[in-house]
Amino acid sequence: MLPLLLFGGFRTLIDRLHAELAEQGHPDVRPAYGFAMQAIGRDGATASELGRRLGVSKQAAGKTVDRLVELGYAQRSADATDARRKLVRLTPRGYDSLARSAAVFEQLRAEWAEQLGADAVRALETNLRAVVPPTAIRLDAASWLAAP
Amino acid sequence: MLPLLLFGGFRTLIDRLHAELAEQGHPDVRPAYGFAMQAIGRDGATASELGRRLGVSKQAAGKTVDRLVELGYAQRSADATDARRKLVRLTPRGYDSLARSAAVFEQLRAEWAEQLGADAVRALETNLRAVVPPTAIRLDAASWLAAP
DNA sequence: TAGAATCGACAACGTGGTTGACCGAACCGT
DNA sequence: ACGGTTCGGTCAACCACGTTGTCGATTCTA
Repeated sequence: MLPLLLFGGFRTLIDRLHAELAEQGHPDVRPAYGFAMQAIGRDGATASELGRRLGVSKQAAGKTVDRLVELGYAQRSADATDARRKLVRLTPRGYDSLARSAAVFEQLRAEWAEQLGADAVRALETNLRAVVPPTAIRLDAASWLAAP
Repeated sequence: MLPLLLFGGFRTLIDRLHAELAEQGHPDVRPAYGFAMQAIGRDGATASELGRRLGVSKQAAGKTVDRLVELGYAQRSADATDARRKLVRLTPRGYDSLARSAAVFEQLRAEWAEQLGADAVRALETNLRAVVPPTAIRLDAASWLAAP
């Protein structure tokens, strides 16, 4: 039961996030894209670096970047000092979805705090932090379940 | 951060479960198979019913049953009173993996209780139960993330 | 400067899903 | 009793997100 509750909590938050995002002009952001954009961040990253951050292969990261570029959330640009590298950076649209995601998460957390009490939410976080190894707090959610 | 913590908790439990199962003679049980076997349960189920329980199509459920049969965790048997139906039932090996899973989860929960206090774990459960809609507590974890 | 490491891309594949189509069996209203 | 609808299982084609292996081009380094 406990694992299902944890997953249910995660799922609830992510579902509500994407419902909100869809209403706010980002209907085609999927969880995997959100994680990837989070990992690209303000400074951008190469596909290889992105793969390392997400815990997936550079090829998989490259494919995700392809999708982000198709959807207009990211763009590739050549690196002036290294002809091999192509820096991936978020477009304004990408930044927008990231900012909205942060706002929605903040609001969802506030809702939980209202319902359970601020202390309870804080306790939830500190307890989970205590029991979850930091290596398990990663952004490769999508890949992990289907892993061979 | 909260969603990542929740997912991290889920992930930690599932990872440790499968590590234990692998050591106890079930190296090829994957999360999706475990969910499916849980849904089949003591009484068995048809592929269609299994699909409804897991929230996936009957075709997908059928494929999962194929795998379970290949691996020796389930078997199909004709229904005497309905020539369309093929009842899927767990083999002794399937029951064994289910029983071991329950034991491991129980032990993991005890570990958390030892580390956080029994009250904290209970609070975690009741708080999550309060904030997670029952419809989100389902066994279709694997499908949901990659959903179109 | 030669050899090793890194980057991005291509190809083939695996896994867990989806739709659509189909057939045979069961159910049900007339 | 029978004809239409529903239901169960299977086949086929496809998609999303991963994997390994390979490769050419570039950069790093001993």
